Amino acid sequence: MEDGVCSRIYVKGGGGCGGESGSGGGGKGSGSSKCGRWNPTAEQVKVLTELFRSGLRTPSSDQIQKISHHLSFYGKIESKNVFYWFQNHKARERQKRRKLSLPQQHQQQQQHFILPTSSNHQHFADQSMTNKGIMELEPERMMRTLQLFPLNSTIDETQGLPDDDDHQFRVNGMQYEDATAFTYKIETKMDHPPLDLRLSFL
Amino acid sequence: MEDGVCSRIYVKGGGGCGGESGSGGGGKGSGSSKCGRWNPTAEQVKVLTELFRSGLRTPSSDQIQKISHHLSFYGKIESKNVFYWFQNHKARERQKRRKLSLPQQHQQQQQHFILPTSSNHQHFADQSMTNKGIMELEPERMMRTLQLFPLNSTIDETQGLPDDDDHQFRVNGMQYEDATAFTYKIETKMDHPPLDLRLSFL
DNA sequence: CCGGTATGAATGAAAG
DNA sequence: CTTTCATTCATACCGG
Repeated sequence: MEDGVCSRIYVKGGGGCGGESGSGGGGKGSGSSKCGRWNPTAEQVKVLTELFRSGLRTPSSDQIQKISHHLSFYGKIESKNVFYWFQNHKARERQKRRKLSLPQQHQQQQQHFILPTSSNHQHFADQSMTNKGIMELEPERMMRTLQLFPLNSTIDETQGLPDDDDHQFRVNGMQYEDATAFTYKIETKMDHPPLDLRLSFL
Repeated sequence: MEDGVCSRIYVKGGGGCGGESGSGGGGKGSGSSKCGRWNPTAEQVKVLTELFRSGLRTPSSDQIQKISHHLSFYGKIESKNVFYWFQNHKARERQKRRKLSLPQQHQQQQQHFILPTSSNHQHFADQSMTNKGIMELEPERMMRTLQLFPLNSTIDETQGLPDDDDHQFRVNGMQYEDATAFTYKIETKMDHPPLDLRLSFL
């Protein structure tokens, strides 16, 4: 909902969908003249998939921009499409994996939700805790302190931080500003993966 | 993909998910309003949006409680829902309105050396043409149908008043237990006055 | 046209 | 506050 994009009844913007840049006739999406939602072309999907396979899971804004720009060659695309694509792809991948990995039975949860019975968590003395306190307790038990917390998150950017599954990779540290002259890093026909094609624009 | 398995992992403490969010036809979602997560009704969203538009960004605990209580009239809702709503709305509004920076970590472009000689070719960062961040400007294509409206109020938000920015305002320590008795207008520091609906319960 | 399925988009919830 | 995770909603699309 929010500013508009709400639940059901809302007409898709008929206006300004940019022309569907033909781009190579990739089977799938190209034909969709409708402009309600992005429909990736085969090439776009290919590149995105390749990037994903390479380990990229959550591209940074900067990467998104580059990817988006690069993919725009194949057809209309926006940054948010790239963003959503990765989000969805990662999520579904995980989701699928989770379902397949526990076909046993419903892995009953063991959430860390504070239940009303054993409530003894009145430890909201710290300001950094204020927000949390609101929900863990009953709606009536909200503390009265909340205002500001100088908690300025660390702006450090430890790029090489060991994320769980986020293999932030760097393509040889290459950094091409202009993607029009992408290099064809021809794969020497490796066995397993189709390998990357020209995604060295990152 | 897989069917909509309701593999909820979280268990709400307390009364479970008894409360129906319906409340006068609100039933927003396409019916699949399970109890897993709060599904705001149109009225609730409307009020929240209105509050947001009025300048409220980070409601205090007290405010959250009041808002929550007030909105409970339209359907099941908890304090944390209000809290999260504001947080998400604020964050997404910014991410949308802000030129870049979207999901993912920081923009590591804290300091960029611009070589005086080499022209800084191609700069996506400058969306002068499209004035949109990574997430373009909202698709905002909502048809304002009278599919429903609160029966006891004249919610009318037709003015396309531009969102004010970080106008953090604070309600002076006033706290009324019951808002039905008094009608206190939230004092925002904006001058556009006419948009007081019944959110005077703050 | 109508079903199911794949997936883009949105957003609630939460972690950091 | 920022960024990620999970779930859901809405479509495009395919086979019948």
